Amino acid sequence: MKKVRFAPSPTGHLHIGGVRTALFNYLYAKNAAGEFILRIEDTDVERSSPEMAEEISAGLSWLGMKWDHEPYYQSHHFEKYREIAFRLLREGKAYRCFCTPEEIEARKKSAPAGLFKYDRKCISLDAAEIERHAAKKTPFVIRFFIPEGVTGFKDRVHKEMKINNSELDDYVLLKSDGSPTYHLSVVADDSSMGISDVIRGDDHISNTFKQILLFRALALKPPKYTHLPLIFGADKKKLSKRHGETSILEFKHKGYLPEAIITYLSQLSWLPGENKKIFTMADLVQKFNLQKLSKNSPVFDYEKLRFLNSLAIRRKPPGAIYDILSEDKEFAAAFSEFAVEKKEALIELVKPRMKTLIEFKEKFKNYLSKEGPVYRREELEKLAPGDKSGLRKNLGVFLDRLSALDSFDSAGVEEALRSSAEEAGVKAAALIHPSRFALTGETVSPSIFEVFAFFGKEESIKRIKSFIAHSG
RNA sequence: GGCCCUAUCGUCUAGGGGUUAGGACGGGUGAUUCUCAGUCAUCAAGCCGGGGUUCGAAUCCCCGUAGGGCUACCA
Repeated sequence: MKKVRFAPSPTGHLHIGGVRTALFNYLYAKNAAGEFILRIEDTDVERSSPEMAEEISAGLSWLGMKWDHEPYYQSHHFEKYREIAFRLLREGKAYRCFCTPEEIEARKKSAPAGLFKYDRKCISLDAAEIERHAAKKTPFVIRFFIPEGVTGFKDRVHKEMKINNSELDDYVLLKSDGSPTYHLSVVADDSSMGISDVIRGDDHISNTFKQILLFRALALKPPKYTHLPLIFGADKKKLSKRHGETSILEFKHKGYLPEAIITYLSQLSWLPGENKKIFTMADLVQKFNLQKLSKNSPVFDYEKLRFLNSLAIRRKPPGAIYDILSEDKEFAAAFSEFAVEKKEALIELVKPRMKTLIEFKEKFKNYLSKEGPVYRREELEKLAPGDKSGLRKNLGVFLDRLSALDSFDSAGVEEALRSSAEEAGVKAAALIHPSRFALTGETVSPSIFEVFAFFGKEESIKRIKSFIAHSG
């Protein structure tokens, strides 16, 4: 059975790049009817926080990635890692190192720039010396002994990879505080959990060699590796904060829908086959495979995400959108006096032109406030420069016809407006645009006749009167 | 610096020896219309450079160049 893990470190927000890694793991596992494990890599006691672990779970759930079993916390298994480190020590595949970080730093400085490798100063300490350190309780780390030779592995996207072991450092397995380093815990767990495939970012390629060597020293079989190209920002640098929002929760708060995000992310280094389309998680699971991964780093394109988000919004029922908007308590409270049907009608009316969910909130402010919209003077001047008396007169004619209307639907209003324009001797546009502004406070809107129908007779007339009063 | 990875329109990508190098986002133009969005039509835009191999290279090989990653008692 295929078994994969998403293994974030809870030291920061769940990053969009991490989400893409999680997604590919999830799709691969589920496509093969396998398991997707959430493993929290909290071996760095200093920097890990339970809140971040919580946020990671929340983010994955929000996007619809359900992990199998309980999340696995590495911090609960320190004893296992220690045992492995000491076993390696006994077998002569690792050694105690008493060098302090400061000493190493100093030696690094005196070495030619960038050329320092751990110099194996502690590799051949004799028993007496170790005894002396033990008596003094000198802190020590356990370093892995890198043997000579060449290490290689077959990567699903990069094919054959290999490196000369002389490039590698005798890296630390167990820190002086007794906690494991990343390499130790990752190898121990990938093995004991029975992980069949490791799918992670490109930045782990060089780590892979170190880990393969550890698997070998432990006489364990490494998993299959797939290294995904890193996502870049517009400047072709690793995607980070300064490129815009990167934490998954920020995307949520900015009004992006999960289906837009997973569709977009699935297209970074892989393509579901069709463009211009929203894919559900089930669609992606069904289509996904690791064979067609691209090797180059994609640039994160916020514009494309917005486009996909608009598609996702358009296909979502108004009730579902309303439910999401209402998760914002402040928003829900602000419009609680309006009937749900009214609010859903508004969502239906404006949703074809929404790119994110927060834009709905703007519309609510203008369309559903009791006081009516705020008429911005400079917008009004653009609409009808100079003297407004003619405008007021024409709107007056229109108002009379509206008041007399029996069926206040979009066809009826249109008929009333066009005949009013004729009567006043102006083009229909001379009434349409001011009406739009009067009703919504905006110069763009859905079809004005539908907007009238949405407001209904009473509110429409009220808003036009209010506008006339404000236009003086 | 060392090691490693990558290279098709601005962006995501298809194409893997013979193609008018295809699609999508974004951009331009036109149509629809009451504005905007949408929709439809249409246009511009690309094989990093140089050497090979070959009848023929975007495609295979080499060398440059550019970008990126790693180089922790972080993961």
